[in-house]
Amino acid sequence: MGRKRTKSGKIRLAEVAELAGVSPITASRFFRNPEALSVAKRTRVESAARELGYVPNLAARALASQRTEVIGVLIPSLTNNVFSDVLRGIYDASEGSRYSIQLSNTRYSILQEERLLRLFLAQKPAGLIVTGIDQTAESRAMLEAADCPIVQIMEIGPDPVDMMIGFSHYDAARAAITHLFEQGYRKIGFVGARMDPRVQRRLDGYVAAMKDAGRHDPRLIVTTATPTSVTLGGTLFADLLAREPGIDAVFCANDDLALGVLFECRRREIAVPDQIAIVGFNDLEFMASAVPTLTSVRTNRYEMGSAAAAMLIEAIEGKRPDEAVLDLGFTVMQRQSSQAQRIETQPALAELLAGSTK
Amino acid sequence: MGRKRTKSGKIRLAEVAELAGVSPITASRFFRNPEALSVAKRTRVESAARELGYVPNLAARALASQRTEVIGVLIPSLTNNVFSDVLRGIYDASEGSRYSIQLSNTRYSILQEERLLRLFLAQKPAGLIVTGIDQTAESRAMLEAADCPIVQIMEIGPDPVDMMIGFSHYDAARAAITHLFEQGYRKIGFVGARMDPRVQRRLDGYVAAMKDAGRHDPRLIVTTATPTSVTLGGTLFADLLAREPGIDAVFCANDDLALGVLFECRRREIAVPDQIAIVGFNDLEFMASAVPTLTSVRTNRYEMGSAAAAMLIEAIEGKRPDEAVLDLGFTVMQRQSSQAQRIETQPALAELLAGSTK
DNA sequence: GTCGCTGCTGGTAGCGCTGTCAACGTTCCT
DNA sequence: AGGAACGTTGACAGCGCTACCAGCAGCGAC
Repeated sequence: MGRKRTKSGKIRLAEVAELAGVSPITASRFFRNPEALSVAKRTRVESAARELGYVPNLAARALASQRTEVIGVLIPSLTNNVFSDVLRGIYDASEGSRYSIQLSNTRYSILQEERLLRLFLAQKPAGLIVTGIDQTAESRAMLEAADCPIVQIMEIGPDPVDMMIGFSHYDAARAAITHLFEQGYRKIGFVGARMDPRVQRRLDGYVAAMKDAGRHDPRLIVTTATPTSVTLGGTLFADLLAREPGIDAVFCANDDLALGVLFECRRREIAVPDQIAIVGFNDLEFMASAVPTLTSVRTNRYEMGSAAAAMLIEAIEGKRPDEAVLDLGFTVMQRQSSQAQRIETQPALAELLAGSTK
Repeated sequence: MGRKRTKSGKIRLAEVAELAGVSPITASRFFRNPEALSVAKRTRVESAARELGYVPNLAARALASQRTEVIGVLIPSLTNNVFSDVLRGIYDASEGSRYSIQLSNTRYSILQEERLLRLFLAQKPAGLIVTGIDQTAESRAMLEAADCPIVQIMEIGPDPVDMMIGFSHYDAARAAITHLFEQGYRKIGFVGARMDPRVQRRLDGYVAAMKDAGRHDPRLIVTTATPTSVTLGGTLFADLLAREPGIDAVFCANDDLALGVLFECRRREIAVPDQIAIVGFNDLEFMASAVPTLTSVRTNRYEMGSAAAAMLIEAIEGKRPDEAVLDLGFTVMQRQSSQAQRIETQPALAELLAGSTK
């Protein structure tokens, strides 16, 4: 006797097992570790499952096995282009795996992050991807106590909780400033918004490079806690100009700001790069298309996401990577907006410079 | 005797019930329907739960109750700014509710959508948000058979599966073209990429408006299946110009394309709007900041997401809305890039026109 | 006073799956 | 030949929660 079907009409593992002529537990093993079955049973279970259209009940699985097949992802913002690229990487890499993504938005608040972390951890995720290295002490403790693999993404730092994928925002900013110096610019302003920890480290890199060159001046720095936008780029640049009309270059903490600066230059009829050079950060798609094309620091956002998810899944399945910390680096994409000021810009040379990094 | 703690050291409902001096089932009721308890027990359970730091086990709940507290969301793209705004709305509106979001990316494929739908439905979601109205017949059947509320978002159409929130892309495109006609433009090109069903309907609206004016000419239309980008906007515009040098305006199926067209105009020293007007679609933030400021059709993306999630949650909890279909409309944001050609653009008037829609 | 109703509470019995362990047959080693 | 070791399989007992139904008290109606 015994019920043949669950109320909902769904096929259960028991039915599959019955059809295949094996015990339920053997059928179960087929789904979690097929290699453990003899080839004969394996094919029998497989065809039975296919025939019945069996779909496992994840809730029952999670309850019985005391763990879920959920990868929790904590990011600060859903709007920011930067994170949508990272997310795309994460989703792409997790697709086809047994794991599903559970996404939450910390809104750049480490307290919110702590709250969400507590929520996630309570459901025993298979793994966790968190943004950055600036967790609260409490969050840090929870992460360290968690019995699942964890990847910190977006930047790298000295003391990973577990694994880490990113790049040095500090070095990337330094490289951008060094590039500007090499091109002959000297009075380089900094424009930044939101000022989350990663932007802060870009600022630190900028300051270090300026100090090295003996050119550091706090008056060249304009920042705000306001969320970033193209319009804001124009506004902040206007502030900077009002304070220091003599600047010859601007390093923007992201590309939206850079685009805003470009528009503001156009509005004021300031020639780019002849009067002012512009460098952005992230290298969003439009940077190469703007007029003039805009120099930016390319970051490997999609790769960051996909590598993080791939690494995490490997670790969940017991294959931990040799290196826990992966530096994905960056590239300064030199374009027209930061071309050497003093060189006669013959078209040929200009093209050469613009294309030289690709 | 009996176990006091689960292996993992987690607090179970039974412990809470014991501390509160009630039966487990009463404690359970506190979490799903507090009004059913007497005030005395309610407070006792509440403080016991708080004291022990109880967190419900969602897997057990899902297994026992035969349903999950997951809202499935199917969108075509994670990269597109449009969807990140919608998503933000969805996440914001679901925050604080008991429901969590499960997001999947169909990559603009209705077959992929069908596959994901099957996956989602198998886990008995509490509700579902799907993009658009162009599902496969199979998907449509599954959606209609699903025993959970469903919201279709991004556009509205004649035959909702359940609920629907969006606007008419057709009408929005028509309105944009009408605006251009009103401003004196006549030979209006269309530039579109990706050509998903919603972009296709924008094209239909464009064609209808052009036909109404007796100005329709297929040679004015340039489209591609390629994913959209700023660079692509420039390329497609170049194609259009090569074919029809005499155009006096371009309607772009989205804002990225419009920005690309603007840059291409700048590259070719075509004056905007004096020689060519530009109108975009979606009204992303940068449109108001560009030089010249770019006219666009504002769509209420964030509201679409938040209203969808809010409506869905209401419906899940039994409070279905009076109207199953919600039209969130659109607004043509008139800016400099489509200012009347023939009017002497005195600064004062220009400002007036640019600001008049706000 | 009895009946039926409502409001609250508890007992029982699973939800569908997997961890654990034991048992079996086979192979390989000594 | 005997034993160990391995690979494969199944029985059993839950995982933590809730659906279902029964029971009980309190109340008003007749």
